[in-house]
Amino acid sequence: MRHVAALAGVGVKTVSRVINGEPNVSAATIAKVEAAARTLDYQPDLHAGNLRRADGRTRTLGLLVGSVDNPFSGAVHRAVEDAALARGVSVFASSLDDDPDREQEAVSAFLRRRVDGLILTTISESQAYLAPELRRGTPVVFVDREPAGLTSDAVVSDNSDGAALATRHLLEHGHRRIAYLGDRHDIQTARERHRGYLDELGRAGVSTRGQQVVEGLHDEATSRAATLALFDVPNPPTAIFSSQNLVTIGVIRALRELGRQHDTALVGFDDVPLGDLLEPGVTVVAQNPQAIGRIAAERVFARLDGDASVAARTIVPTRLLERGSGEIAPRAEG
Amino acid sequence: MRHVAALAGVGVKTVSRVINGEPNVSAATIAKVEAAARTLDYQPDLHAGNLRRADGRTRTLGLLVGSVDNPFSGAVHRAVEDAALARGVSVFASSLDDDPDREQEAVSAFLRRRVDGLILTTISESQAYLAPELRRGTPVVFVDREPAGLTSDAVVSDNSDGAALATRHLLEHGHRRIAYLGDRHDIQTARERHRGYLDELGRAGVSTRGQQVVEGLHDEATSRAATLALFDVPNPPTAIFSSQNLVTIGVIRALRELGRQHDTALVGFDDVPLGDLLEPGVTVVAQNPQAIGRIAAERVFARLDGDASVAARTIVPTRLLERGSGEIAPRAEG
DNA sequence: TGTCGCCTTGACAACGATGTCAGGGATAGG
DNA sequence: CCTATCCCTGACATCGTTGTCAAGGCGACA
Repeated sequence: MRHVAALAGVGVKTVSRVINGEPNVSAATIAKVEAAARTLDYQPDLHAGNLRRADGRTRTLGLLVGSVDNPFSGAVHRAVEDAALARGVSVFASSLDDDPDREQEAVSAFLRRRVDGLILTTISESQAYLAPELRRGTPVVFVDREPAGLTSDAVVSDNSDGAALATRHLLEHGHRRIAYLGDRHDIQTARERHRGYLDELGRAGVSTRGQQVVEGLHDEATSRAATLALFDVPNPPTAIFSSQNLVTIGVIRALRELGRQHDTALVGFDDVPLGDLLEPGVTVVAQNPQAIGRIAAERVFARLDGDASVAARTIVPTRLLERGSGEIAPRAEG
Repeated sequence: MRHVAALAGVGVKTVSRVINGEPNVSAATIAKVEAAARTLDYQPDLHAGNLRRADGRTRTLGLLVGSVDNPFSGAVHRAVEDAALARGVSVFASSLDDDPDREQEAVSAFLRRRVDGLILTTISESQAYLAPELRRGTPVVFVDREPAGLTSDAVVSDNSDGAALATRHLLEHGHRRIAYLGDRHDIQTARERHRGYLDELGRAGVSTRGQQVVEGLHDEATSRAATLALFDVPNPPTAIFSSQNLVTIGVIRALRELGRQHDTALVGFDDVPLGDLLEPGVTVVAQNPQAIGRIAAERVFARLDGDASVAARTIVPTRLLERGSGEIAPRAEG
């Protein structure tokens, strides 16, 4: 800026005025400054300005997701970005791989960079460590998973309800041996989905005792192996409820290998790419990551604009997409 | 930091020393400062430090991709993030939707935030506008697409070669009417793939005149419509080469609708999620987005570490994945 | 015991910008 | 012609941090 001022033959403050479009600068001066700025390819330093600026906003947002190459996370990210773009806000994204240590580090990295707000998919047991930051006025919105040890806005799917919906769908198609394949138990949504599954069995008066329940699955490989193991017992399940997209994919692979994709029902939680093009099509309880991301970003901006209402939990509905795999009838018993 | 200093009863510079782990601070002082910092939940302001720090690094990277919710972009993003994490660098990501105006805006937003380096999937006709920034010493690495009007590092797939590989594969399976479905002609990789396709037909002595070539496809919907139209002529193609992942998905949908997925060969450029689980499996020329992202990030960091060698183009090999759709024989002619 | 040198510490300027404020020129009104 | 007002402009302090430098305290060594 000093250089631009020198080249234009004006003071730095005048350059600042022109750059920021402040009033009361003569047309001739504006022209001189703009010419100088163009000549020097000047880009103002937003961070330096921020140091002094009244509102102290960096026009920056921090987003924490499972992994930026997971389709669910990607959709959330894109929705957040679109909302941010309209306000000239840039987005930092970080992948957690559901590792609590990475969460702490990433949040800390964001705070040191003075992001205006945080949108988080948490994995740590408690987010109480964010309380001071929240008090300081940084909006924090949780997506996909609800916070623990802290009260703040959250935008989530109805996990237990969605899981119950999936389970009911299988029950209605006559299944009584419905295996549950789930993610790690330290993930809140996984627990919720597990609960929804158990509750629905209970409501239907179906014993939860005889059901095969496998938790702790986190990727395609472990899920595939677990599915293969399901069929190593005398009375294998006639239906499977898989509680996460990567788990669902592992199940599909295993069923193909066993040649059982047409005689074992499957409903997944969270949509699977091209799920409608597989044979059979994959019946899923689909979430709405676009809406989740958009609403979360809107919450953050509303808070920044002064909305001081109490923290709210927004539930984004899930939807059952019947595509074939969930409508397979139970095998006739031997 | 003033507050921490006051609470600890020391000077600000001493706090700075403790925070940055500089030597020559007594153990007692370190303890006092750390206690005060913990009490106040102090997070140093990285940007303020940067203003004064000698190296002027923000430990920040800007990444421009087609869209953060495209699987190819997501994989690149994740690889860049992993490389950055190891160096304490945070990543800004922006989606372009292949819109040149958004490119300019996003780059400008990154530069105003003083990113240490840029990793770009460009869409603008010329990137000459980056020359001053490059001279200023900001490393710029192009991924997926090569720069025009500017010389800088690039990490790309061999597009024409991959397209030729796909075309040759179809020729070897006996096809002579091979339709080309491609992306917008203003995208450099699309032009390259188109060229590879034509060149290979030429090498095989197959006339390019009678082939159906459709360009300007950019999403599933337009691709699906274009595919349906291919079959509205007397002698429809017996094989299709689709030059991009979304285009490939549109083709698959259309072929299903027509019931021709088992009698029309298909090879796609760029992998499709779950492509191996479809029936038939989707034969593709797969790129390696993980390697592209990783190598690009390594180039940026090497430049930041002082590597001043001439700009290099790194070509990441493509790989033909035979899964069924590309190995379908031509229909017997009437 | 005096001097030297090391360790520890803080005062101060500076990074690149903006908020505040005051000064100077032009214009209008008395 | 003088003065009040408005417009335009730049000097200066400041944001939160780090680089520089000098000073004070203490132990070691002659």
